[in-house]
Formats: sequence, structure tokens, C-alpha cells
Amino acid sequence: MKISAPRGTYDLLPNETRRWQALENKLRAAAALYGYGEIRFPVFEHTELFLRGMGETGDVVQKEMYTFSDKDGRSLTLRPEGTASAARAFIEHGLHMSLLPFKCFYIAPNFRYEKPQKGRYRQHVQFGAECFGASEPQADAEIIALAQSILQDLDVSLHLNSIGCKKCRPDYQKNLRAWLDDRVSHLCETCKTRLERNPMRVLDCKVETCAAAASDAPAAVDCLCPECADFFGRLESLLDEMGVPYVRDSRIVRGFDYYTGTVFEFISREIGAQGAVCAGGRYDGLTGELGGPPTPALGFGMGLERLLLAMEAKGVILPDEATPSVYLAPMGAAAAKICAKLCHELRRLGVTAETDLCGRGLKAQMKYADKRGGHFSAVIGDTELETGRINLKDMRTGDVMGCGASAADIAKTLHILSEVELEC
RNA sequence: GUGAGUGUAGCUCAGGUGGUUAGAGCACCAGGUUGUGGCCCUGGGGGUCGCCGGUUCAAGUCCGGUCAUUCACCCCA
Repeated sequence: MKISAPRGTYDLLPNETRRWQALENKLRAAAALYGYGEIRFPVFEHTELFLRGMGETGDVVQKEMYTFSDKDGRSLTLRPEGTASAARAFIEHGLHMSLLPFKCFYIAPNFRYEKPQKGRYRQHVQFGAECFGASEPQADAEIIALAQSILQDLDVSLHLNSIGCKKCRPDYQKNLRAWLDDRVSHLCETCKTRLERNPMRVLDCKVETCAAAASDAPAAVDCLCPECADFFGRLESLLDEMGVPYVRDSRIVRGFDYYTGTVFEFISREIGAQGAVCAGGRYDGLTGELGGPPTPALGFGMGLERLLLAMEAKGVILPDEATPSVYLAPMGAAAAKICAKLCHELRRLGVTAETDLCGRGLKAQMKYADKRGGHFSAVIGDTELETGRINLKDMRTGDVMGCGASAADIAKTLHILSEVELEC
């Protein structure tokens, strides 16, 4: 029986991985620009962390977690999202006593037992940024600007909302529930259940009758307490000032319980039904929920598979770094030995070098060198061994250049040739 | 968890109404005199037709189940 990758997971073959590395480099550079340092946390955590962090009502916690017991009977869970881990680390290392704000980012896999489809996997990678200890809307504007700087060349729009703090949100929910109760006959079955637990999710429903019924429901932004309204207004004017485009969207409701105040999503219409490329918001109550010092905080997660889809849709190509490379084609056993040694020395000099590993004839070796896309090749046979001179061939132009048969000479010549090429 | 579409070679796909040894293109390997790749020519390897069962003298082809995959719902990055 053939064994394949588990459902909803995938392999990245070397060709594909290059795109990912280029993207990751771009993300690290963007994060550095905004003063976010990389954090790495474990792939699994105590199940309790996610139960307390994300709230027990959501689908993710209720039925999508990869939870298991280890040999000592501890209940552990493969991380379904990054924020809880970041908050746990913040608390665990006493970072509230460190220089605040504490700004960190991660590029890490998340695990959710979902039914796979386009842009949705059971293991997916998120770039996330989190900021702890910042209470001002400048922090919201900054972190949104970070996400925007990454997504700005794509067909992605920023949807912004505020769902209020722990003071005004319950009032809003009460109003909304009352309002929806009057129209309950228009709601779908799932929305009727949502009405109880989290009426704000009804605003998000795509069923036509629900959308129609909710179309002029009271919006959270109109029911904020004076503090939240003021905060949201200041955030909007900061974004205006920075030239970050956004639309107010009262349907933006995040799925995790820890969100308070600012919430946002970057949405693409080009990548299928799973259009949320990036989503986040404020979670001022989370560190307290987790038993740590109450700390204002905010963050976002960005799905890299979806980001790559959006980049593909827009035809964005990430640049590949070009380094000089050479293929040495030996003819005969003596030459093969020399080529192996030369390759070894060339690599120590920082030159990408390859030689025959399959015992192939010259023609087959040249084909191999061609298909690998290396820049240069050189045949090494009896003549070269006798004279100590080789011909370096530019595989793109066919030009050859004589060169000494030592690793140092080859490396030097390659660097000269490569630089000439760049100027062209 | 629900719905629909699709499973034939490494990849993309042909294989009317069931009928001998299942094909093509690309890719791969070897050769076209052990001194040079891309083009061309010749040859070669590689398939339990996703899996299990059923109907039939006979199933890649029809039926059922199952698994996988794709898209959508739901949910979310």
C-alpha cells in the first residue's frame, strides 16, 4: 500500500521551496523594518492554553484541534494559531517587566482538522506579528501598516471594524440580539443557534435571507462606549494620515473570543472562497485570561499559502538570487577523481559546483548540466590533466574562456565572468 | 460535518453504446564511433486502469461501497 502525505498537507519540493524562502526573506525584512523580532515557540502546547485563550465556543477549539495525550497523560495540542503561544511566552518570561512594547513575529505552521479546499489546509503556515504593552491606536496603525506594506501590490482590501471593549460589547450584543430576535423567522438554522452564543456572527452569514435581515442591523461602531469610539476614530485618522486605504466593515467579526476593540481583515477576491489573506485585531484581555498581568496587546496572522495564491493571481514573481555555479564533466576515472576534489575545494571557496555522480558519458553530462540551469561547465579529460588548463563554457552563450585547472583559478574566473554578466 | 465534480504511466490527458498483448505528448534512460548541452532521429524502461465488492461468458468501460483529490457550504489564515 502506498503511503501519501496526510490529508490537507503537502510537500514542498526544492523548486517550490525557493519561492517560499524568497517570501520568508521578504517577510523577515518587513518585520525588521517595523521593529518586530522573531520569536519561535513549540509546535505543541498544553491544550489548556488554547481552551482558555481562544474561548471554548469556536469551531476551531471545539472540533478542529489535534489533541493528544503524551506518555505521562498530559493533554497536548498541535498549535492551531500563534497568538496564544506568543501570549504564553510573553507571560512565561515575565516580559511585562521588559522594555515595552514587546513586538515579535513568527513564521510557523498551524494545525487544524478542517476539510481541505483551495487556500485551506490541515497544516498551514502563518506569518504573524504580535505587539504587547501598547495601548495607543498608534500601535494598531503600525501593525496594520506592517501587514499593508506586505500586501500593497496585491488585489487585497483592508476591512476594518471595532467590536468594542468588555464594557461596551455586552451592551451591543444585547441590542443586536434583541434586534435579531424580531427577525428570527428570516434567519437560517445555524444563525438561530449563533443568536444565543455570539449574535455578531449572524452579520457574517452569507445566506441571502440572513444577509438581508442583517443588512441594516445596528453596527458595533455605532454602539461603542465613548472611549472605544474615540480610540477607533483616532485609529482611522492615523490610517488616513499614513495613506493606508481601508473600508469600514461592520461584518468583520473575528472567530476567537479574545478579540476586543479593533479587528481587521485583508481580503482578496482572486483566490477562491478562502479570501482572508490576513486577519487580526486587539486582544487586550488575553494575557489576563491566561493568568498573566493584564496587558494591552494586538496582532495579526497572515496565511502564507493564501498570500502565495494572491501573488500568483497578480503575477508577482519573487526574485531568485543568482550565484555563480559550475559543472565539471570528467572523462575517465582519473579525471573523475580530480573533479570530485575540485568540487570540494570550489565549495569551500563559496562556489556552487557539481560533478558526475552517475557514471554518465560526456554527452549525458552536458545534458544534465544544461537542464540543471548552471551557468558554466568544463570538460576535464586527459588533455586538461596534462596541461593544467581547462575551458570554462558559458552555458547560455556557448562562449569559452581558458582558465587554470585549480579551484582558486576557477573561482576567480567565474566571479569575473559573472560580474561582467550582471552589467549587461 | 454537508454537497457537487474528478480518479488510466512521474506529469497532462486519449481510450463511442463492455470484447484479444491499455495508448499519445511531455519527462526519464541509452544510442546516433570517449571531447561538449539546447534541435533532430532511433530504441528503451515504466501502468495491480485509486481500492473492495457486484452484474456479466467477458469490466479501464456498467452498479454499489470505500479512499483520495478538487471546488463550494461551514469555519478560518
